[in-house]
Amino acid sequence: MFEQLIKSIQDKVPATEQELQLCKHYFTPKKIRRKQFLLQEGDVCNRMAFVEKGSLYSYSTDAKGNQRVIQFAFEGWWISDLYSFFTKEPSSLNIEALEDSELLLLDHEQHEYLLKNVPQYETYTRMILQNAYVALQRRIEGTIGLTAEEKYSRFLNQYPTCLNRVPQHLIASYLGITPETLSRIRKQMAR
Amino acid sequence: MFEQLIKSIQDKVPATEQELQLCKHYFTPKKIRRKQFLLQEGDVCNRMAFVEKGSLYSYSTDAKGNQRVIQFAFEGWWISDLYSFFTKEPSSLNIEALEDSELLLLDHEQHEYLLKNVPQYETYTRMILQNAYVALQRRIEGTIGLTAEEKYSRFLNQYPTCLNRVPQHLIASYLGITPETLSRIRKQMAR
DNA sequence: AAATTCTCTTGACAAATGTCAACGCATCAA
DNA sequence: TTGATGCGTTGACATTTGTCAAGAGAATTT
Repeated sequence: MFEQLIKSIQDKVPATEQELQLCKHYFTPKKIRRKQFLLQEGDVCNRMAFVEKGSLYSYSTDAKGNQRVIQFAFEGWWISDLYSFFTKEPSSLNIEALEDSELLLLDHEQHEYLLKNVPQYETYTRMILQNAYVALQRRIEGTIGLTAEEKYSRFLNQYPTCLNRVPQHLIASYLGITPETLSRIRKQMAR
Repeated sequence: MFEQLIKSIQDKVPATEQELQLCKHYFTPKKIRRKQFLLQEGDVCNRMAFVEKGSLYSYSTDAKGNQRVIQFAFEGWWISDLYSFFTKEPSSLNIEALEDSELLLLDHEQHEYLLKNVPQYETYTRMILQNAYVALQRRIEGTIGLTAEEKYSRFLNQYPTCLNRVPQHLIASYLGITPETLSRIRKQMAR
């Protein structure tokens, strides 16, 4: 149940067995089924989720009722609405399971406790944030001023495994194009 | 010379006078003139810059030679290429001064030193990263699936002071639209 | 198994945005 | 002062992408 998390931590900081046990103790395992929500728009996001197994995605809904996919999360990734988590203001995001999934949850108090009592945890958190920040910046570079086809190519390069696990219309939304356009691009690229 | 930095730190963590002095000691002040580069594509980014006064922006250059503006930075903001800074790989970004500016620089060693020896500094860094991450996520929400006019309106709301200090074509690039389109949108919005 | 959703595709057309070229008006340097 | 350069605007037109509507097949539910 904790393999992915342990791997993620050891990958980034040297942690003692004791520290790992402490972490294990403070995370709450949770199973969630496909199409269930981890977070719904309007609620305060009071936890971060680490994905042990399965996949989820987050999205917001715009004025016209369109979904805008913000993030996908697979095994070994974190997902949350950090804005709401840190400010405790209601979230504008939904987080929904794409597949039946196993999560490790950490609420605000547990997070604060680990920050205070496990020095390696703050470092781990900082490194996760660094990586997440860099990934977002790359995403922006891969969104701005590119054609739909270029965006899709870059996406394929960066997340080749996504294709099999994520419905195409969600990828389209993630890229900021319509499902029809994506369908046509794929047809065109097939040559 | 350190007002903005002190303000930024005190805003986020309780710091003693001694800790502040230590920070001051490890930052390197630097003046940079309009149009000078803090970082050039191909070089490794070995420092983070805090803006005490003035403004800068970062951009990458795409295959067709177009600038893509990644970030603006004004007084009280940080700017760097964190990807290059952390991995020590050559950067794909340029960072250039928009106005004559005063910066406080921190290289990799100085950063590591402060992380190790000033506990509050790691917390400060984490909070800066959190905020930067949230800001990037909002930017993505404000980029995907919006019309050019909506993007510009959101930009104006979020950074109203930018207008006077940043050339219009850089704002266009930041929004991922052409200068001509931005010009037309402004004309249309003027009514 | 039948019915109901989902998901993806396709076509015809509309709307948004980009491209290219020209021009005016500042600013700056010689 | 005189060029030269950078920035913003405008027009005509091309291209890309979105919208709407229909349908086919797969997956899910009853």
